[in-house]
Amino acid sequence: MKTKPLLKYIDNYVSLTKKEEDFLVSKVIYRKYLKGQYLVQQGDICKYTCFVISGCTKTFYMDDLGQEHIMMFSIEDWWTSDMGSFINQTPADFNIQFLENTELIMFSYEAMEDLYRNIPKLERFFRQIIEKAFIASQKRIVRNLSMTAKDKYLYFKNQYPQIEQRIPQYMVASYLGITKEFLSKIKSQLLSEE
Amino acid sequence: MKTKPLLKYIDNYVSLTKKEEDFLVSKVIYRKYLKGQYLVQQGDICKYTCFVISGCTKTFYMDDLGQEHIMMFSIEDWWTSDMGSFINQTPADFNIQFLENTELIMFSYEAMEDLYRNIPKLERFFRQIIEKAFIASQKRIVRNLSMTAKDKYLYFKNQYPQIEQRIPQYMVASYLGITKEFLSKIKSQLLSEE
DNA sequence: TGAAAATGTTAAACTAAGTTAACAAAATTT
DNA sequence: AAATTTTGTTAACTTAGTTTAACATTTTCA
Repeated sequence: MKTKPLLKYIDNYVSLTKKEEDFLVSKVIYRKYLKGQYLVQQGDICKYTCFVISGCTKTFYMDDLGQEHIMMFSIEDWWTSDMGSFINQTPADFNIQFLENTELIMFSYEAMEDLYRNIPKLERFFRQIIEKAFIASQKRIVRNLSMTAKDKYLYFKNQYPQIEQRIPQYMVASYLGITKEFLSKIKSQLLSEE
Repeated sequence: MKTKPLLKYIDNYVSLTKKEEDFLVSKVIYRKYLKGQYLVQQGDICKYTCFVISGCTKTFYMDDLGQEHIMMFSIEDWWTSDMGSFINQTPADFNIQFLENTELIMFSYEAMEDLYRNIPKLERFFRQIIEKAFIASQKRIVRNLSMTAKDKYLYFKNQYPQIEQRIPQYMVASYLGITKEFLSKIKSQLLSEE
């Protein structure tokens, strides 16, 4: 089981003893998924919070008209879950689908409770992770409110160059909240500007 | 010092002993602000995370063109802070301004550290609070991506009727990411639909 | 109470972004 | 390698939302 990347990641926030690390490792699940598979589908209960070891996922909402609205992508060293569904064990709002063959470390709800009970440091760790996620989420809201489509695209391109390389352009458009045609127009505009 | 609403609020998540409650109370600041004053201005370091006892605040970003983009309102029993600034002690992205005379309970960065150190249960409490805030933030992103202006307004009206009553309409428009004129148009459309 | 300031409405002209559809290029499958 | 599917581009047309500006209403405060 490849747990090194996770333990290394955690070590940036709190330091666990060997014993604690072993306990943690005993509680998590390591699993590979294939491109196209789903971790959660909207309406299901999200059973796991996951740390991505390798690969890529998209988290999206599908509206009544069948349109996909992409919330986020996750790659190596990122977390993914439908937090609302996982925490409250209620039906998920979002789908999480693998865009590449992906290796994950998965925390079930029970494992999470067990870990909090036995390793209080992890309470601190996850608080800090979620604080960061919340801050990023708030900043995204403000970007969506205050930036033009072009500026949002430039921000995305600049902030996540690794991601832009790996996913089709229509998914970037969906993430930015614009149509694929309009993104295509923006990109050709940007090219002709130079 | 009016700390009852806070203690009652916390009690929904974790139960503190009398001693712990007293310690908590000894670490926080109770303060009143007047309508129009600021808790933080963008560019400053956000010194406090606050629990609103009474009153109302708006959190907004002001862009280079001088336009306000409202992120959130807070009323009784809500939390307010520029989380990014508070956690990292870096310049704030947002302004927090009082829309009414407001009573707050304020947690400084040092108080927060002290509280986490002495009352580990609070680590759990704040993790849970932030999880909720994060979930709400994600849902807001998806609404902004997938709903029309009209539907966003109806959702807001329905979800926060207490808030809509208390604030001017142009602030609702800013929160929804549309112009005040367009909101006015939407409202008159809705009236004529019945 | 009356004047000033703040907030809300309406409408015309405008612009950013969406829709549709036809074609082009790239990636996958057979 | 050909065929099919997936992804990307371009362009004409439409629509949602903005801008500006003039006027109406409400609130604040001297």
